[in-house]
Amino acid sequence: MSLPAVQVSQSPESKFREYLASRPKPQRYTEQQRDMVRYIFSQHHHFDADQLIDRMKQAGFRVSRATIYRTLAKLVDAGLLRRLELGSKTFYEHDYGYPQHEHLVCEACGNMIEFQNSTLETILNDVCREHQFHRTGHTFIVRGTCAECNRARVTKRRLDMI
Amino acid sequence: MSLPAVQVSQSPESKFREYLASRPKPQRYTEQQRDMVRYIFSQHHHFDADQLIDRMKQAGFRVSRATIYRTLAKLVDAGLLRRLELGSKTFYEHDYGYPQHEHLVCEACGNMIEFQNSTLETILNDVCREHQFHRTGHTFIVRGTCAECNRARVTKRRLDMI
DNA sequence: ATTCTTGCAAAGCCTTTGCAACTGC
DNA sequence: GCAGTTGCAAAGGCTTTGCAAGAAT
Repeated sequence: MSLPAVQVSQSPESKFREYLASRPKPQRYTEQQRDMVRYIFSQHHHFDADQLIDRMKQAGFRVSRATIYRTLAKLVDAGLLRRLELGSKTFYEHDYGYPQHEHLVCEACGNMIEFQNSTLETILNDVCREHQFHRTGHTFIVRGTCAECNRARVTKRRLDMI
Repeated sequence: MSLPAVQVSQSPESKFREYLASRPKPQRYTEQQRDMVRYIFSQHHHFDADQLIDRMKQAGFRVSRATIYRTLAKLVDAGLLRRLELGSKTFYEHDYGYPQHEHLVCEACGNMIEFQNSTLETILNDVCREHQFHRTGHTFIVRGTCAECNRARVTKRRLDMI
């Protein structure tokens, strides 16, 4: 993990069960959902639906594409996962047990660097107060090239000059 | 316009022609492209591909869907338009002749409020320096409900209580 | 004349959905 | 047993693309 975890009182699994039980029409906790929650929270990665499907299949789980999509939506709604829109792609990351943060996304290698910034909160508050805007969420993504890819580029440029 | 325009030396049209001419393989300036540039810069709206197609057809222009998509990509590349990813939808807005800004997006009425904040630039610089990240762009979108929709909600809540 | 652009329709990509079989509770 | 869930395959949005006809330089 790139950032320190946040102390939480329940496991993601029990938090999800609580969510399901508290719905207007109580929802069921199935084998597929359990496998998904456990698998997703057994590692700390950004992932998209397709990657999750592939990796879970490789890991020997039996979950259909439709169920992956349906359950991801529930996990987001339950506050376990956060949706991350990157260009035209949708990624997911842990929300429960993980602090608020933003992303630097390297366009060369695809790596996502997480960062926290306390001033951002101040800006958000100021701007929203000024516009009497009631905020419920935000997206802050910085695109560019990471340190490693930058080095690679500079090296390549030097080589090109020879 | 919600923000003051930036002084620019050329018209969007000539800036675009310059871009086309400067390509490795010079590209052509067509009637459809001219109509699109003129139409888009004759008003200051956020729009998506579909809206543009509909509105241009209504305005009596003849441009195919494929050409709209192909030309929008060129306009973004030329620095005339900025792409705005909102959830799963892609919007476009003026870039050339318009200052850097961020958005508050009302999830109730869909309205986009533009704002500027100088501290944001500082944060970006600090964070990128710290991570030796070379930034090329960013997305900052705040979701919530605007002042007007907030009032409507409060009113509705009051009425519900009667 | 050459080469790029257009328009059409087909294909792609990702995501959602209808429906019968299935399974938590 | 009832109501919600699954898996499949089909359908949906939105965007891209192959290709023949057309237009810019």
